[in-house]
Amino acid sequence: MHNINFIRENPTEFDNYMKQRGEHPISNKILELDKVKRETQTVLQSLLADRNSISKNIGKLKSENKDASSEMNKVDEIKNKINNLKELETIKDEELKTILSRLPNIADKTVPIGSNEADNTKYREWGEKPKFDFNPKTHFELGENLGLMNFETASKLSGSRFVLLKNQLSKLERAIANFMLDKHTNENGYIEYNLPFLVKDSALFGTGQLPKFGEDLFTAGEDHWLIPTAEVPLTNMVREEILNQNQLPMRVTSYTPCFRSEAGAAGKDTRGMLRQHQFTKVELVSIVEPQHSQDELERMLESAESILQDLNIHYRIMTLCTGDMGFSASKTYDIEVWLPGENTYREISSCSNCNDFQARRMNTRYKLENKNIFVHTLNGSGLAVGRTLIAILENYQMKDGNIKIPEVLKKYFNNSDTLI
RNA sequence: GGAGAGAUGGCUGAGCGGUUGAAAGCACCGGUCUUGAAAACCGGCAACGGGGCAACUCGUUCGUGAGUUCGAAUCUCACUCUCUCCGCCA
Repeated sequence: MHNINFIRENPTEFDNYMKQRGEHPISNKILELDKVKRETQTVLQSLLADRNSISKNIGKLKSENKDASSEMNKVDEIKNKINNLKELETIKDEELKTILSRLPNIADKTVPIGSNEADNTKYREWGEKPKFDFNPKTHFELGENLGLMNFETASKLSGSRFVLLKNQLSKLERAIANFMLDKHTNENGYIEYNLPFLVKDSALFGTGQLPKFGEDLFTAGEDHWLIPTAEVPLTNMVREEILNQNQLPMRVTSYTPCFRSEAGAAGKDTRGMLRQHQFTKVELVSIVEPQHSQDELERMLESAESILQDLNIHYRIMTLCTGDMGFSASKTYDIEVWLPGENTYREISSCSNCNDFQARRMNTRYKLENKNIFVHTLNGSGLAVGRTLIAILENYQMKDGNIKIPEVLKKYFNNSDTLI
């Protein structure tokens, strides 16, 4: 949510920022609504002040046993006006909120300007592509050949975009999640949470999925939605809170399933388990003081990277351009992992600084010298577990179709060298 | 699912129709004292919004939404949530 004061003072600049994010100029409309609302409010408030003072007077007259009927008539006259103005103010205020709640965050100055993923820029890369003396297979060829990855049965249960992992692959998924959580809690300074997977509208509004992107989500009953990411419950833990400075920075993590309708992705990545309606992810969230959020983004990125480095898998980091960033982000790094079977890089993590955008929606502040200041929020995958499993299969595959166990995961596999 | 109790500021907790934006305590901030710290003492301290260059001033807010009233934290209704007991259950 945007600071209306910023728009009042910098309407042209604001429109330019919105244009970078693919929005039409809107500051005129916003300022017009804002103006009418404030003018209405001013008149309304002076009438309310009149009413209050007359009422107070009535109380005084009555306590002195004097006649108050002429004062009471006065208030009666004002009443109608008050009701009309209040109605008008509510309408204008709601229109304003509707517009503001659907506008994306302003991009940080260091973000490249562009319209789609072709304009993203490479930030850095790590490791090297592995060399094979055979044609590396895709993860789904490997998984299906091993008889441990099954799309048909999953489809029988739940339809398309679901997968079923069996035996050693199911165990691998569990090992990856444990490894990530152990790393983030023991070495990277995050506190682990076990969270609800169903949330209310207000939580999704806070992180920015609602009201605009409801079609990307699954609903559960009348009042709940399935979380598309643990970012939602993790970040909204501090919704409507005024934190103490000594509670910051707050670094939290959770391993949860994520549910996405993939409404706009029909026909995209239909083979394999790259894009599923349900997947698991270890999420990282930081709540920090404003002046620290840029450093925190780098720190979070490094925490996510540390997983792939320990797994010794090649990746590159892209800085997303203004047109490719998510709604709430002011700056986003994507970690793209190398997948030899697909001969391409694929996103495995997305780390974003949302600065005060979500904090304004959630009304989350912290106390600094008797002032209340909006916190900054950050979120990042650390990492997507399913895609990490894919990356391990494709990067650690052997000619016979078996999979080597990465060194750091061996302890979860009785020190076995290979999956089978 | 049945029965009851409750929701007030960052926290605890008084208030149950008219200087109550709200006692008191804790926390926090400033000061005195101290070599320093603690303790003690003194002072300050809700949020959000409107108007004003400013001093300041006005409005809204006591779970949420409606209603009664000249006037609501206080009365009425609906909803949400929390707690206790019983039943059921992983």
